[in-house]
This record gives sequence, structure tokens and C-alpha cells, in this order.
Amino acid sequence: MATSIIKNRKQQIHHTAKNLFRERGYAATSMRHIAGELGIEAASLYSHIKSKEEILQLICFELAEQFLKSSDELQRKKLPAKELFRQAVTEHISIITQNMDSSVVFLHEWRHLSEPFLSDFKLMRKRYENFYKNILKAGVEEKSFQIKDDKLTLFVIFSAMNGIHEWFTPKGKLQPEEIAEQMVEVFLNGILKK
Amino acid sequence: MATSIIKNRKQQIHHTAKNLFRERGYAATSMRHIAGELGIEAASLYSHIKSKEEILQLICFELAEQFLKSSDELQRKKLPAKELFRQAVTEHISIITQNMDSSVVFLHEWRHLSEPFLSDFKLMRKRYENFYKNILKAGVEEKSFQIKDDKLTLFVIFSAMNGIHEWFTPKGKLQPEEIAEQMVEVFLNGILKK
DNA sequence: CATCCTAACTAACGGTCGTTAGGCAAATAT
DNA sequence: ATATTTGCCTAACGACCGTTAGTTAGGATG
Repeated sequence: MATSIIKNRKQQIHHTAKNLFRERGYAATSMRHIAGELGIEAASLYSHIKSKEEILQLICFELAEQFLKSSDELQRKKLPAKELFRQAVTEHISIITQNMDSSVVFLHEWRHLSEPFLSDFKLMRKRYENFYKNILKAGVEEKSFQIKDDKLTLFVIFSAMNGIHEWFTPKGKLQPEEIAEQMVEVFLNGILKK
Repeated sequence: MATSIIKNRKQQIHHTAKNLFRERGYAATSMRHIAGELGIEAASLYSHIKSKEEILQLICFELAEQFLKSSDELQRKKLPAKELFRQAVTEHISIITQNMDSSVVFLHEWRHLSEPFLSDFKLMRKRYENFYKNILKAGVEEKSFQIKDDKLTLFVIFSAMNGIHEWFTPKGKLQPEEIAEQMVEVFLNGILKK
């Protein structure tokens, strides 16, 4: 039998919170909201979790660790820049599309973290950004890439990948691998007919 | 004398609200916050504005109208797709960089609008998206562009343009025109060395 | 001088927030 | 059979929310 779909209460709470945080934002989601979705009282949530922010922390750091883990693994492969880039984009998009709710929260709600979590989070994000920055730099050094401004190019790529939640639905005709493939194509070759 | 920098209270309130809504989000910004920044009591705000949401409405629709106005003007120029695309991106980025606070609120906080404003807003956004969609379609028909998936390409472009607030600072070395120029270059030709 | 207007104030409204304390019934462990 | 743990409940805490009412000081207008 595959891993059971029935989750324990703690997992249910996290699942519901992810969904509500995504839909209404962290600040606009109350504990009574989350509880209501599960058919219990707000106070009952505290039998399973420590605080509202703890849920946010879990979401943010769980995903941050996934991104960093995947980047560490890719780095160890010692691939040429172009191929590393292709695989990195594919991995990133895979993580996002497999965690649609979490990733929206991860991308937009992290600022509600309190210290020291906020600083830790920013550091992890910086590390991940550097992974991509180094891919671009390596590509330029290998003379595979032609890039005018690192920072601009980096954020064009990140923004495009991280905007997926604005339009992607798992039921649509485009599947994650194809999205990655086509995005890589746009990033590498643009949309101009040659 | 240039237009005075001193604003009346209503303008001051809007200015402060834009800034706080951007920094902390709409839901996490209280009227007492806004008032505090201006050195007055929360209740005093209501001598100048109708409600908290009215401020949000003003921000969202002001910017939506700017985007639509610019797209209408460009459409009337009857340019070839590639040139229209270049100018459209430049205009979009110009509006965003000239309204950094507003545009972040416009992009991320519109969901807190109540009906019927929410539906109106979504419609305006759809209209603007269609403007871009038609540029891409025209480009393909003129055989200037080569595009696998309209929707994906459209949102890659939008996400990249709308992610500018994540990294852009007016004091940085990259100015809006250069950003537009380089983004267009990436969109059209990609980053691969030919 | 008398009147009106403006922009602020204080006080308070009903409501919601995250969270804690304490209790109780059912499930589990001994 | 008894003891313990679990998972919920109700009640409530103090804080803060957006907003309204009523007032007041000061400046502009007649």
C-alpha cells in the first residue's frame, strides 16, 4: 500500500494552514479560520502546535532546505554550465510545482517571520541565489553564455520561475518537465525567430 | 518653481499607506500604524479618507489605469510586433520603477479588495494581459517570433517585469531604460552565445 | 466681531486577534 | 480494572482592530 492519504492532526493543520496562508496571506488568516476548516475550535490547535508563527517557520524552512539540498546535489555533479543550468531550472520548477501552496507562502510570506528566523531565512535564500549566480558566471567564463548584467539576468530567471504559481495548474496541459524545458529554451535562445 | 514637494494631508496619508502596505502588507498594516507615522491619531485619518480599503482601491486602480492607458496609446501606433514589444516592455518598466511602492501593492495586495472592486480589477488586468498576448500572437503571425506556448511565454515575461521590485533600487547603476533594453534583449535572444 | 470650516483630539463601540487555563470524555497502556 | 494520555471543549485574557461620535482649538471668511 502506498503512503496513506490519511494524515494525523498535526499534518492536517499544516496542510490547511498552507492552503489558507496561500489564499488569504499569513496576516489575514486567523487561527479560528484554520480551526474552522478542520471543524474544531481555535484553542484545540494548541494541542498540536506551538504557535501560529511556528507553522510559518516550518513552511519556510522546509522549502528553503529542499532548494538548498537540490542545489548542493547538482553542484557535486560538476556539469558544464549550460547543462547545469538546465538541470537547476528543472529541479527548481519541480520543487515549486510539487509544493504549490508552500511555495507561494515561502515566496511571499517569509517577511512575517520574527528574528532570528527572518535573518536565517534571508541567509539561506542568499546562498541559493549564489548557486545560480555561479552558474551564470561559470557559463560566461566557459564562453557559453553572453550576459550583460549578472544581477538583472539572475532576477529575470528567478522571477520567471517563481511566478509559476500565477498561472500553473497541475491539471493543465503543461506538465512541470515541459515547463522547465520551454523556460530553459526561452532563457537560452529567446523568442526571436532566427 | 517645480511642483511643490509639500503635500496636503490626504496625499501624505496615501504616501505613507503605500509605503507601509508595501513593507508590511495590507492586512498587517493598521490605521494606527499609518497615523503614527504622521504623528496623529488613527481617528484623525477619517477627516481625510473614507476607509482603509479606499486607500487600497485608489492605489490599485490608479496603477491599473496607467498600465491600460499606456497600452492603448501603444496600440494606436500600429508598429511591427518586435518594435511594439520593445516599447511595451519599456513603458511597463517605466511605470513600475516610477511607482515602486504602489506597484508592489498593486501586484500583491489587490486580493484584499472587496467586491465589486475585486472583479473590476481582475477584468482590467485581463485586458492588459490580452494586450501582451496579442503582441506575441502578432509576432508569430509576422514570423518574427517563435513561441512554443503562448501562456507560458506571456507569464515568463510578466513575471520577469513584475519581479523588478525584488532587486531594483533607483540609486543603483541600472536605470529603467537600460533595464528595459536588457530585458528585451534576454527575451528576444536569450543568454546563449551564438 | 460673529460665523463657519478644518483638522485634530479623546473616548468609546463591537469585534477579532493569538493564546492560556482548566476540565472532561474517550482511547490507550499497564 | 485502573491509570494515564490524548484531543478536544468552554471560558476567558489582554491586546489590538477599523470605525464613529462628539468636541475643541484655531484660522478663514463674512
